[in-house]
Amino acid sequence: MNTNQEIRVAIFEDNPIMIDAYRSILTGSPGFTCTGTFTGCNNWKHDIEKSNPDVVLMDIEMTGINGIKATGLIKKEFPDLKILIQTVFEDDAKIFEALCAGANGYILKNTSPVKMLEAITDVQNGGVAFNPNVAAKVAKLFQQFIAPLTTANNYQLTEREKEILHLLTDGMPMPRIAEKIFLSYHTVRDHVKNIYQKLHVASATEAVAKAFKERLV
Amino acid sequence: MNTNQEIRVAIFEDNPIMIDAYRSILTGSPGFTCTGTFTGCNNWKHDIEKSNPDVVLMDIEMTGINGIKATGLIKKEFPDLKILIQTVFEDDAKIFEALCAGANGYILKNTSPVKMLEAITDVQNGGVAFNPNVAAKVAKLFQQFIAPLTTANNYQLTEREKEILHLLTDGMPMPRIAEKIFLSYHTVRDHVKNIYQKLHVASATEAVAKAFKERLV
DNA sequence: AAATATACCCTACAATTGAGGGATTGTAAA
DNA sequence: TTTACAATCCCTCAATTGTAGGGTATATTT
Repeated sequence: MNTNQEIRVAIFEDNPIMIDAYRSILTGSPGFTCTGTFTGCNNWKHDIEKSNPDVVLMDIEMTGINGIKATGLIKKEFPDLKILIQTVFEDDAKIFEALCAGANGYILKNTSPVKMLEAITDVQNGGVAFNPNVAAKVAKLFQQFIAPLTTANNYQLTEREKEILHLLTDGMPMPRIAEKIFLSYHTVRDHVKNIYQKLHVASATEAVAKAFKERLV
Repeated sequence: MNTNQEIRVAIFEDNPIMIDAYRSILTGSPGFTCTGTFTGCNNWKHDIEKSNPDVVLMDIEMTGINGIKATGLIKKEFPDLKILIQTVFEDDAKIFEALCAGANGYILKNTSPVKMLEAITDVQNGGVAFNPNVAAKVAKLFQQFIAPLTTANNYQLTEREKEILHLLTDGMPMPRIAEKIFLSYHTVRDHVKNIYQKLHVASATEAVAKAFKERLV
């Protein structure tokens, strides 16, 4: 990031009309500079080093390296550079991938210029910018992935049983478990037997599988 | 949701000064109505039925039922009601819990009135509202929790090995696997041996555990 | 007082698994 | 063409696991 107060923005976008539009918005707004426009990501490293932006406006739908893949690559090389995905795509998969790639924001192409400049400022200040409906999808994804992970089914395992099941899920064989928790090997096996009964399984692998699938661990 | 164009907002907040501030903002802004203010969530069901809001402004730090727990309860009873968490807390855990509880937004108390009304409008329209720095935390949580789950480590398992690993993760013992995929018992064991080598593990439970932890299945 | 749940320990046997060894075939890369 | 590898099959031996019984001790509930 450079020191003066202008936010330096580079644009990766393969549609010349959009590039012109973005550049007009940026150059017409005090506090923003367009430091470069590029129609593809094949020379991303060179382009970024040359134009030295604070924020990159990244299109997804480009020939060659697509914007999401480029985001991942750029973030690996320039972790502090802010990347704002700007796209017409609004599907979960794209948003998901963009987030995983480390994007600092995801805004749609129908976003107003004012909102776009706001988003650029936000990401420049360390925030993350989502359109409200993109944010809704992020929240949905979050709930989809995380919520089921936290609704632990209850098989009424005792503390000991949970402890031993946990060690089993680490792949520890029963003799080792016995040593570790200072119990007789036989006792550990008793507990394992009880675990199998309560989980309705018949082997350690099954128990471990069930434990993971139903988030007991 | 009601049919006229006014957005009906109910406030749950235990600080009377904040209540007044919020109510002033709402009543002073065309398009918004404050339908009720409540200092706690103990009668949330009654309060919501009585005030019939489209959007609830929900404080977290309240005596009795806290705002996040209340959000979960309310969402279960009134799934379409939008809940906008408004709080001074900005820590990951709170944001995490709020998202899991089904909140439609999470904005900080230092948010400007304009932004607050914008957020209310956004959630009313089906969006989700985050402050940029909250969004940053959401993205971080996302990357922390989800990205590792999807970056399937590649241990260069062959198709056969993947197939057998998958059956192992179902808890199937090797003799059954052999029957199922019409292979000799010995062959299955050979494949399992190779899987152990590639995964750097020494038992079926370990392999299954690793498979789940690293999303190989 | 009896029943229940939990935790603990042990024996014995059969099945399964882990770790060696070795072999053949076909296919793809060097 | 040789090499490498995936995939298949086979064997042995020791360790681990699954199953079925036998117990004791303690705390809680009925």
